[in-house]
Amino acid sequence: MLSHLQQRREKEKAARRKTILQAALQVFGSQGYHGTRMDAIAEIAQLGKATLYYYFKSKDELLLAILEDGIREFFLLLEQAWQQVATPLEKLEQIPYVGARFFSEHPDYFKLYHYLTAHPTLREKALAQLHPLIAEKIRNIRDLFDRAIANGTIQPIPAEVLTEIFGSLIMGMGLFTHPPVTWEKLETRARYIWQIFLEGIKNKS
Amino acid sequence: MLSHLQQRREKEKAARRKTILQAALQVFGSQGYHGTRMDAIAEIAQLGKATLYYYFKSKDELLLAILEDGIREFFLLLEQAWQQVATPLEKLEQIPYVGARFFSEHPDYFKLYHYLTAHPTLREKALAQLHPLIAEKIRNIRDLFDRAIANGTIQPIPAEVLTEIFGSLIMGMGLFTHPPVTWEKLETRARYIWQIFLEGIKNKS
Amino acid sequence: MLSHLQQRREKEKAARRKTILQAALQVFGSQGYHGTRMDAIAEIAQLGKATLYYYFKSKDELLLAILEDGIREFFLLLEQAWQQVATPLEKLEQIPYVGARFFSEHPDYFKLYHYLTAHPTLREKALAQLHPLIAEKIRNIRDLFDRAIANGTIQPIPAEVLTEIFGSLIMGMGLFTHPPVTWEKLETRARYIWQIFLEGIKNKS
Amino acid sequence: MLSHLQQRREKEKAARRKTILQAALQVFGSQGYHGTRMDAIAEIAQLGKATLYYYFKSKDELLLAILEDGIREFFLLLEQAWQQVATPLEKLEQIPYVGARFFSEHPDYFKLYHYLTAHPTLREKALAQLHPLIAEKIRNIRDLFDRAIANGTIQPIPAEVLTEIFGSLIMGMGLFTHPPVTWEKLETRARYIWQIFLEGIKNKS
DNA sequence: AATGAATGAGGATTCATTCAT
DNA sequence: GATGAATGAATCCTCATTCAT
Repeated sequence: MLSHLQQRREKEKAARRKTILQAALQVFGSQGYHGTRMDAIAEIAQLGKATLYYYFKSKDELLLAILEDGIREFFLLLEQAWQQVATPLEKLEQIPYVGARFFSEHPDYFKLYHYLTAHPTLREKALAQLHPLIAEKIRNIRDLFDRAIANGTIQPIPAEVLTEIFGSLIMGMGLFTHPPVTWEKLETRARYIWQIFLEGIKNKS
Repeated sequence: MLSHLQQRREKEKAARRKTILQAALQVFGSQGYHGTRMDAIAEIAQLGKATLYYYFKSKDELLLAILEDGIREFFLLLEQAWQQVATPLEKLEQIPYVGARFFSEHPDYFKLYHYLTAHPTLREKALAQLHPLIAEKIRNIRDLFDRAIANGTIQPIPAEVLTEIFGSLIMGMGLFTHPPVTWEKLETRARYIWQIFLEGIKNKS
Repeated sequence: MLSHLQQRREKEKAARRKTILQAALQVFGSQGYHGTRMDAIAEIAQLGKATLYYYFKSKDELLLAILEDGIREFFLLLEQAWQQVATPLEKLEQIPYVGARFFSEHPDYFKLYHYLTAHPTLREKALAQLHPLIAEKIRNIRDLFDRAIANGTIQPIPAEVLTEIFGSLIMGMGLFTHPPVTWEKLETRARYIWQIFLEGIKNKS
Repeated sequence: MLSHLQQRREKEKAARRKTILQAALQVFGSQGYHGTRMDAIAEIAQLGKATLYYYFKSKDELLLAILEDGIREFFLLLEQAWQQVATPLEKLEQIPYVGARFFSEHPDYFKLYHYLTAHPTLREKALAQLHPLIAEKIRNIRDLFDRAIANGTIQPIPAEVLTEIFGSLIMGMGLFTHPPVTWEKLETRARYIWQIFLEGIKNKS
């Protein structure tokens, strides 16, 4: 059992950790990973630079922690949305909307994700650590496609391919949306994505 | 009029330039922009480091030159494909195929492009220089959508949106294709992309 | 007069101090002074890092305390050995043996001593603090040489020089002994040192 | 065959290398390895800090290069001295004198050597690189003892032990000489060392 | 035209030490 | 008396870029 002191400490530590993560996301997002200096993060977090290292082993680790948090939050939102609906297609439909919402709230996460994609060394590291987290979620989505194929609502296109194509539509919101990026624009985009994609894959027979 | 000597010199210079670009693409592709040191490029090109600066003003310029080359080649391939077909939809159909072919031949170009997207500072510079090159092409594609809408073959979805969505499907080939990336896989992907997208947007009335 | 409680506390405090000194010696010995982090000492001592600072003002002080302890112990052993014998030469003879024994038991002390010798900044500090402790002992040894010269048993070589030369023979056990360093080897070394040194300085007339 | 340009460059490079080594030795000697900042060396050498890294891979490498140079020079002096004399004992006799001369000219080398002795991590690295250089020389010296034993001029004490003891007498000049260290004092010390050591080991039968 | 050599500007990381509890 | 948390100061090393030849 933890003493009151210990409890308070844990809470404060978690809060401080969050502070750092937010400051870091802000700078990473606007300056890119390599353009970000630890000094800048420390300053925004109003902490000593060494404190960052007390909470995170390195700049890399900090980035990874941010990404992990983001991924967790995205899928948490998705799970919540999924609880309101039942069929595979309805669940798939949630994805672009949750994506739009997440992106409008945390545009930096997308940038960071793409940054990784293009930075092989970081990417290796990140994938090794984040993959376990992502892999299962992706598998779940692929299963939704499989079930929709099985119950005849969509055409028998390999679920793997559908997942990849759908994924690029979602992530594309972060890459190919002409600025300024507003919630309205994103919501419209989500609607069109689903409309086109659904029409494109559904079974007409 | 140039003398023979001058002609030879020009040719050699162009060849050397190409050598450097190839070496740079190789390293940029495997290490990312920031992971690439000019030393590494010079070594692969078998040239002195200072020589790189004789041909390119800076590391940025080198990257930009590579991207510009890639973009030119991509749209050259596209123009050639377009000469074989007539209708807007047929022309749009070429895009995923040309994309697949280009990506299978130069996978690194996509990564570099994404790198840019995620790196704010570079992005500014790149857009300023590459945008004139790309903007017109993008406009051409948007026009194809507009014409297809006008002649009633596809639904009246804003061409802007269609272009962005189509773009993310094409670029997604480079991002969300499960390795190993083979030509077969890419061709299949292109076919599915077009099948789904076309079915999703075409006018059924 | 101290109460029982106070007595116990003092004892515990002394024990804790000893724990820290031992942990520190262990790390200093294997990693060198600069290779040693206070964290490492705290971990081995199973104490919080800040606790070290409750007992010792600084890393330097800790090192100095260790050295002081070592020096005290060495000369304590030497005094004990000296109580068994009477003449100056017999007393000098004890030195290599006590040295061998001390080194076989605490090999790290020698290394630390040399470390100091070679590190100008620390050296200043250490000499200022340790010199009073050592100087008298060294003087005693030099006096032994003087007395041996006076009573005609050894040649009239300046005692200062003899002390320095003898000193390097003793300290050399810690520096120039081919590993593995065993007690047997050290004892043999001590015997040879004395044999050669004595034969080299004794008066033959 | 090298062009004039290449020859000049090589010469200049060697000179610059020497400049750096001298500057480094000066600072290492007065501040100790850990007390030395690369900045300080660069400043004394009147070169940019990065230039040091153009010539030496790291601070460690620089230290090692210095030690290697010192060792080479010491043994070069010794070889020269050995060419003037013939018997093993005469050759051994040269060692303290060469040592005294070397130490009076380059007192810092000794300090650095002792520094290493006490810094396990550096030491490992240094020994791995320097040992090949030293080992043969030490073996030569041990052989001199063996030959002197074989021809009956000194007592049959194991050459290994003699080498170690003699070594500590030599290195002790650098450690246990009361400042100020003058050439006179060192020469006297060398004479006494040889006198005592020779008298202590020579065969009287 | 080509390049070996030189470097300034910069940035991540470490660690002894302090302080509030 | 004990310590978890916080940090300032320090320093090695990297790398794009320049310049003399």
